[in-house]
Amino acid sequence: MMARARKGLTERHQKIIDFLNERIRVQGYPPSIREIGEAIGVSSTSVVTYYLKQLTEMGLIERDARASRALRLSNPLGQDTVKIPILGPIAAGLPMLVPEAGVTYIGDDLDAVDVARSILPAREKSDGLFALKVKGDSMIDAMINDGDIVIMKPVVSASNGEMVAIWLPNRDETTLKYFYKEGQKYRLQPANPTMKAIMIDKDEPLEIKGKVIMVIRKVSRTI
Amino acid sequence: MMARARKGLTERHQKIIDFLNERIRVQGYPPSIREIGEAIGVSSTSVVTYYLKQLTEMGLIERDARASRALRLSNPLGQDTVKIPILGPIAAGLPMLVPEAGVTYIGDDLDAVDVARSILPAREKSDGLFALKVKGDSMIDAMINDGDIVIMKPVVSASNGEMVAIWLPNRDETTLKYFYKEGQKYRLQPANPTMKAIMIDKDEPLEIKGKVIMVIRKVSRTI
DNA sequence: ATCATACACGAACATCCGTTCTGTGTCAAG
DNA sequence: CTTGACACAGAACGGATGTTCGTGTATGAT
Repeated sequence: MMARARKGLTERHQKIIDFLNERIRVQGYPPSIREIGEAIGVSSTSVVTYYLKQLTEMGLIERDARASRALRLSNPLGQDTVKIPILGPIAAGLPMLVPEAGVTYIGDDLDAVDVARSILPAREKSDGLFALKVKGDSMIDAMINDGDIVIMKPVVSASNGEMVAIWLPNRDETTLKYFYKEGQKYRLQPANPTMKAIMIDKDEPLEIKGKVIMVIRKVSRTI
Repeated sequence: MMARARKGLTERHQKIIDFLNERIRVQGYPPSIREIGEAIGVSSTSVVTYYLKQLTEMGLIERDARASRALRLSNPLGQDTVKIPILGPIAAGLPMLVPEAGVTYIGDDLDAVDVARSILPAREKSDGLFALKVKGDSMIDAMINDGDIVIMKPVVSASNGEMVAIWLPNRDETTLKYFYKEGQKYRLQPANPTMKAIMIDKDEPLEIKGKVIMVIRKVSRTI
């Protein structure tokens, strides 16, 4: 049984997906069954239906029955953007910084930034990302300016060298620093080489809230 | 004659546009004529055709004759992004920095960044914008880091307080600074307050290449 | 050899869908 | 009042489109 294992996408499948992406991008609407057939070198509409059914079952496309061109890609390429909620200004100590898991913040008119998926680090899951608007110059040591938007990924631990938002309960302070674990201490390294690192003892409480994956600055006649 | 002046969009027109945006967004493909009719409260397909023709003439939508759902919005809402070409690294002195007017650089596979239109400064024309990838730390005085992408608008003059890319032929140097005209001198003010301004005499040559409208930094374990 | 499965063709339908034509009512200008 | 542009309805037509069914051909498993 199972003459052909789930080899994922055959060449035909890939050609269909590519064609759909192309047509939707340049024409703004999906092609018809017959147009697909022509594009992939198949003369019968039933063969196209056959493959579309498979692609639907694989979850790559979605179809609405019995309507023409009623099909969409589950993961369209190109122009797509991700809406990242701005959870609040970073300054007063990151109140309620970590979003509850599973909750969608893409609600209605909360502040949010649209970011083209293509400028996010490769295949960043983009779920759960959140953004903070930097208030004040307190982050200037991290090359981050007043008004900048930092895009963060919620994490609770970090690898050496990542820039993370760190909550220091003892100092009642949140700061963006490069994070290094060094023996019995944590070294929190500012990005600006002229400033010196903060050393934190391992038994001092320290909570990592997220890591910075991107900074966006709109320049509008500051200073 | 002309009982009704070009009042632009009537309520019907707006409802159609809104409906198209909605449907394309949630369904991934445009509605049929009859679906549009139902949505805007019109029972005859000819009336919908009637309005679609007007919208086409206004340039708001585009249609392909004689195919079902073959219609697209000229200016789709939401997901749209602007492709901004990266003209090259800023470091060696901005060679050929200013793009020739009218030339489209959105060619094929030049480096480019996609930017959601919604995060560009309000209704920035987005034509002619270009981007530079910062090489080295030479711009650190402008809070701009190695690897950052600065998005610029080509201008040849600047108002006080704008951050501009300035070419100083006498020094064979390009720099990003806040620009101020002060009497017989130009003051080029670094963003970092700890660094002092450069004063340029008015008779010293100075060429403004563009002004910074945005900075994008992908953070990926630097330092 | 036999059988199930995957892949492919083509034709037949029944709709879906866009176009077009006719007709009706309104309203303002002449 | 007449005229004509405008807004709308309704129906008819033909082409476009998705679905289904019957058929055929490899190929691997039994």
